[in-house]
Amino acid sequence: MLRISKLTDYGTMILVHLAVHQGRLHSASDVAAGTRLALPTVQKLLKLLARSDLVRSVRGAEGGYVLARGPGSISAADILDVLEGPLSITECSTSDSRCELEDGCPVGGAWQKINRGIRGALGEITLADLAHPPREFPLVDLSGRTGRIRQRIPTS
Amino acid sequence: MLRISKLTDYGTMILVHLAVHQGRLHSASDVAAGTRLALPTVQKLLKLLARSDLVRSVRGAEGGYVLARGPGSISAADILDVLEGPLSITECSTSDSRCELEDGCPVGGAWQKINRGIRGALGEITLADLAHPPREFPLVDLSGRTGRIRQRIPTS
DNA sequence: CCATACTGGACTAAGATAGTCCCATATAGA
DNA sequence: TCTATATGGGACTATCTTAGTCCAGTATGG
Ligand code: FES
Ligand code: FES
Repeated sequence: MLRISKLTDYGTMILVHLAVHQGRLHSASDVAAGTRLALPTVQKLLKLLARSDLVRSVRGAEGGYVLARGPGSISAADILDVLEGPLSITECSTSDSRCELEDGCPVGGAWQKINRGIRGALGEITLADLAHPPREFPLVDLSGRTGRIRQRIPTS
Repeated sequence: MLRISKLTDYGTMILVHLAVHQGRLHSASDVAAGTRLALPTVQKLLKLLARSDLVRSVRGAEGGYVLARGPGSISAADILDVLEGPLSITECSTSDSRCELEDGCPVGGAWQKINRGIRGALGEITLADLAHPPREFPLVDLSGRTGRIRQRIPTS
């Protein structure tokens, strides 16, 4: 349940790799070697990531990829948006395929609130956290209303 | 991202229906009519639910389905467990197909913590809440450590 | 008995996912 | 200029999952 795809997991590994070895360009081959992922998969994911504003690319010989922003300003929600698309927790609540049952369905609204809560939570977890997981993740409000951090245990 | 399947959504609608009209048996046809879902789908889902400890069934003429427990003691996590299986947020962290990369992968642990946090959150939301969504869902701790409610705005 | 209703599972069509491969384009350096 | 090294864009396929339907079996009340 609530599964993220393998590709998203791989993509996150790649981002973590870029975060840990910052300051220089990395070719797809480098990243594949560093993460032990298959090269074609890494190429595909880096292309995807480069199209977003998370990763920048330089073409040509001696080219490669870098993080476009600091690991502290890339959230798990950002990553999921890029790699899984702007999907919602329920099929019903996507923009185009709105559920024909939605009127009579009391549940849709609740799922959407839960979804917003989870997204809010993921928005507070940064790539830096993922690269060096803190013992505690921040407290998060599922209401989607006040949606604020209550407490954060210092990283490291 | 983090999508639950249509069937899970439907199943939840069915459970809500049973929760709202408690105290008597409901045949699959009744539920289909009440929820406006297709009969075969409802039959399939009720069979599934009856195999769990969320719904009880009575066979034969005048038979049907009832909630096995009060709506207040059925959580969203319970529902997802039954309808989506005991899956994890990452493919890697399932019991059988453990990721061969896990050793070198710093991300796996973090996803699993996030997963536990989300599950904890869903464990605090009951079927009663879904049937009559409160304006605010409870505060939840994503750490998976202390995993406790901090504050709960009264339902209704 | 028989109509009603659950039980178990088979089955299919459609869609999503994972993974590979190819060709075009850009650039640094010999 | 030529060439090796990169990324960019996308096609393509095999496999798995999902959604939905259907049927033969079993229990039970009247
Ligand atoms: S089934 Fe579509 S909103 Fe619930
Ligand atoms: S890729 Fe399997 S644990 Fe991260």
